[in-house]
Amino acid sequence: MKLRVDLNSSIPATRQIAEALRVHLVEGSLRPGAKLPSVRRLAMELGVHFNTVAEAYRQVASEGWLDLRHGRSATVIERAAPAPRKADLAEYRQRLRELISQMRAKGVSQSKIAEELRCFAEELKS
Amino acid sequence: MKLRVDLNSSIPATRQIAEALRVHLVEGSLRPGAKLPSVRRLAMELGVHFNTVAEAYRQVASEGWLDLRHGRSATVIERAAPAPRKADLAEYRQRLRELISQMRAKGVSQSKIAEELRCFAEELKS
Amino acid sequence: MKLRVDLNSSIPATRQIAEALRVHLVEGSLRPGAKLPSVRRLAMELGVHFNTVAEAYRQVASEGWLDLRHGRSATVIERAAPAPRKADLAEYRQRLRELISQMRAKGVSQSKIAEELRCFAEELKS
Amino acid sequence: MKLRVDLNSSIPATRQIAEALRVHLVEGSLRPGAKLPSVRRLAMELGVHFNTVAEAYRQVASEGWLDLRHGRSATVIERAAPAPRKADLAEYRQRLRELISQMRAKGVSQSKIAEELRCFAEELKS
DNA sequence: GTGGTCTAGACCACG
DNA sequence: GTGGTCTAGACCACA
Repeated sequence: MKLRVDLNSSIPATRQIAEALRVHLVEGSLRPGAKLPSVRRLAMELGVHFNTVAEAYRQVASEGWLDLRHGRSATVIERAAPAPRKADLAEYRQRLRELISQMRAKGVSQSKIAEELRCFAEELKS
Repeated sequence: MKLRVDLNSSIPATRQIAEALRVHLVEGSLRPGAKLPSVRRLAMELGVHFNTVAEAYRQVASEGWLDLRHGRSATVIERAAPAPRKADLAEYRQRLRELISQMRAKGVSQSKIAEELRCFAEELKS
Repeated sequence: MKLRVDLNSSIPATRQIAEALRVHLVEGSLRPGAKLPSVRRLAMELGVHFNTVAEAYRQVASEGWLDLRHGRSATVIERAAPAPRKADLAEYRQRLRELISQMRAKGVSQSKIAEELRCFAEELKS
Repeated sequence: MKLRVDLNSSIPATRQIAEALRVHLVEGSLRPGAKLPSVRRLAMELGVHFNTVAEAYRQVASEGWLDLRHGRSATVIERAAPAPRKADLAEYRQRLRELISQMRAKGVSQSKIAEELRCFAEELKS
C-alpha cells in the first residue's frame, strides 16, 4: 500500500491521508482483515507527526472502515455498505455543482472540466 | 435572481452566498452588465448582517466576476478568464476524487456516480 | 458564573471545566439564552490555553446544552431532557459501585463514604 | 469467584478485570487468605493475554490487597488500610459529582438519584 | 510494541 | 470580536 501526500499542498495532511486510505478501501486494495501500518511507522514514512496519521485513522474508523483499539494495530473490518439515502444524493449533486463553479471561477475552461469529469467516469467503469 | 441560504445550516452564511452567486454567474443567469442588489438590501432579504453579504461579494469580486466600487452597485463584468494555475487544477482533481470516494462510502454505486459525472460533463459542453 | 479548576490536580483541565459547566447547567444557574464567556476570556481567567476551554465547550455542546457556532458566542439552548433508558441506569449503578470500591481500596472508610453519599443525596433533595 | 469481561467493550480488559477484583475484595467475597487463580489460568478462562491479567493483579496488589510473589499464587492479605490522602478524597468527591451530573443530563430525576445514593450508603453501613 | 490524551501555538474562518 | 483547524510534543494506557 502506498500513499502519496504533498506536504506543500494547501490541503491538510490529515485529510490527504484519510482520503488516500478511503480510496484504497473503496477500491479494494485494502480488504477486511488487513492490518494498517502503525501510526508511528506510517508517520515516519510520510514525514508527518504521528498524531496527524492517528487523526486520519480515527476519521476513517469513524466511518466504519477500521477497528481501532488501544494497543492493537488498526485493522480493516467488514463494512455493511449503507443504503444511499436520497437526500445524500441530492447533496452530493449540489456539492459537485459547486465544485464545478469554483473551477470555472478559477479559470479552468468548460471543456477542460468536462474532460476531467469524463476521465473520472471512465475510471469508475472498470 | 434568488439565493437560498439556510441560517441554521452548519455551512457558514458567507460561503453559502458566495457559492450561490458563483453558480448563477457560471451558469449564465447573471450576465455581464447585470447589477447585483445592494449589500444592505440583500442582507435584509436573507436575514444576515450586511458584512456577511459584503464579504461574499468581495470573495466573488476577487475572482474577477464583479466590479465593486464605492457608491455604485456591484456590477457583473465581462471577465478575462484568469489562467488556471497548475496547483489549483491538481487540488480540484483531488477534491473531485475525494467527493467520489465519499459517495461510494455512502453506498452510491459506481455506475450511478459515473452517470452523474457524464451528465454534468454534457451540460458543460453546451 | 464562577468555575473552579485546579491546575495541579491530576484531573485534566478540560474535564474539570466541562464538568463545572455541566453542574451549572444542570442546577439551573445557566439557563437557556445565557451566553457563555468567550473561550479566550475564560481561558485567561482560568489560566489555561484557549483550546482547553474550547474543547470543554465542544464536549458540553455535543451533549446538547450549547449552540456553538463559528463567530457567535456560545449560547445555552433549551434542551429536551431525554428519557432515561433502563440500560443507562444499570450502567450508572455499576459505575457507582466501582467508584465506591476504588474509594475503599484507597483507604477511605466505609462510614466516611456513606456519609459522602448521604451528603450528596441531601443536596439533590433541595 | 467469577469475573465478567467483555472483550468487545471499549473499556479495556485490564481495567475491567481490576474493577471486578476490587468489587469482590471490597464486598467480601474474596477474604484474606484466599488464593487467586494463576495469571495464566485466569487469562485463558477470560480469553486475554496473560500480561493483561498480570497487570490487573499488579494494580490491585499495589493498593495493598494482594501478596504477589514469584512462584506463589496471589493471595489476598489482611491489609492495613492505607491512610486516604486528602487530595484523593477531593478527587473522588469530584468524580461522584461528575457521575451525578451525567445521570441528570441523561434524564434521571433528582429524587431517583438521591434514592440510589442512599441505597448504597445503607449497604455500606452493614 | 500498539493507539490515545492532553495541552499548546500558529493560523484560519466567520460575523 | 467570535469559534475552529491543523500540527505538534510530552506523556499515558493497553496488550
